[in-house]
Amino acid sequence: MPELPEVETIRAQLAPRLTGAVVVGIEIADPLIVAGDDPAAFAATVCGRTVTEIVRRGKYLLIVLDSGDALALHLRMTGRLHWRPGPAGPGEERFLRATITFGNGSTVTFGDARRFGRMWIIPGGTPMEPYWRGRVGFEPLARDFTAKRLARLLAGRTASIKATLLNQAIVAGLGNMYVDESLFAAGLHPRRAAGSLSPAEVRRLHRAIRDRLRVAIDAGGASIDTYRDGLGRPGRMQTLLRVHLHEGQPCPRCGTIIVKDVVAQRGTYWCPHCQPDPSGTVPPERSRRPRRIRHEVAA
DNA sequence: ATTTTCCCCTGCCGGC
DNA sequence: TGCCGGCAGGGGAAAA
Repeated sequence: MPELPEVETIRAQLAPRLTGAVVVGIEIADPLIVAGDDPAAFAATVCGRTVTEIVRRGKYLLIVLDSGDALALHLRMTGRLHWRPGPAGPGEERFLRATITFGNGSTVTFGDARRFGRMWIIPGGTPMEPYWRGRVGFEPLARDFTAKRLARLLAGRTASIKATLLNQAIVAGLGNMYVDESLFAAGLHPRRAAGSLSPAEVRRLHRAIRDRLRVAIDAGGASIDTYRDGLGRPGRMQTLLRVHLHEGQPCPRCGTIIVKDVVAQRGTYWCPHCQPDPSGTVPPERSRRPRRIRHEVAA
């Protein structure tokens, strides 16, 4: 799943290839992928504009245009962006949702098996701080994300540290995989209450988050499932994961068998020895919610 | 205000 | 071999 390092990898690859390029066409193969109810207006807004820069915010990518508008997109679970020097051949993108064509003949395809990904327009002049507020919090790799800042963000919270770090409004860009990896690197049990961390533990977590994200960016992201980078290639971070998806395998630090359980509604992996379960832990979730039966009434 | 639950989607996998 | 239930999970709305 694309998280901050994966989106950043794509951004860094697209930026030099698209900056200065003119959008000459956009083909929406699946209208669901365009947020809102007017894919044609979306396409019209983008066509003819020149790309001025590409910005990442959390897991969002913004292709900024010379009109001031930005083409915003989110890959969610299975979305992919693939730049090619020419058109994508038939069948090259298995779950093609949209194709953007540029003046130099290069293309970017938006593929998405699960159809959770979205594109939309952020109008020029939109004040971005209010736009993100309440939805996308601190950039974990930015200068203003200090250990002290993280401590303030966690203080008083009763939810698990796993749920808290998954909350994009608090820290932006962490997903299930990098939360697991960061908590392991910090030696923190995922069910610890976020507000129960000592100052030393917060400092360890702060360092762990930044370290794991930087390593993952250097590795070009993790291709554990469908992720490919902006050039269609897999990343290398999947070989550097220490606990995520490692259920039943020995901990790389102590050899204890890695366990998996559900925390914050997510499959969560940790080392029971390196990430001890002291008091201050939120109770384990009860059994899975029963599947709701939906009754359809004939129209 | 914070925290939890539900829903959206569909490819894939394990079980029978 | 083929069918089928269940799982995966980011984010946003709704509920608690």
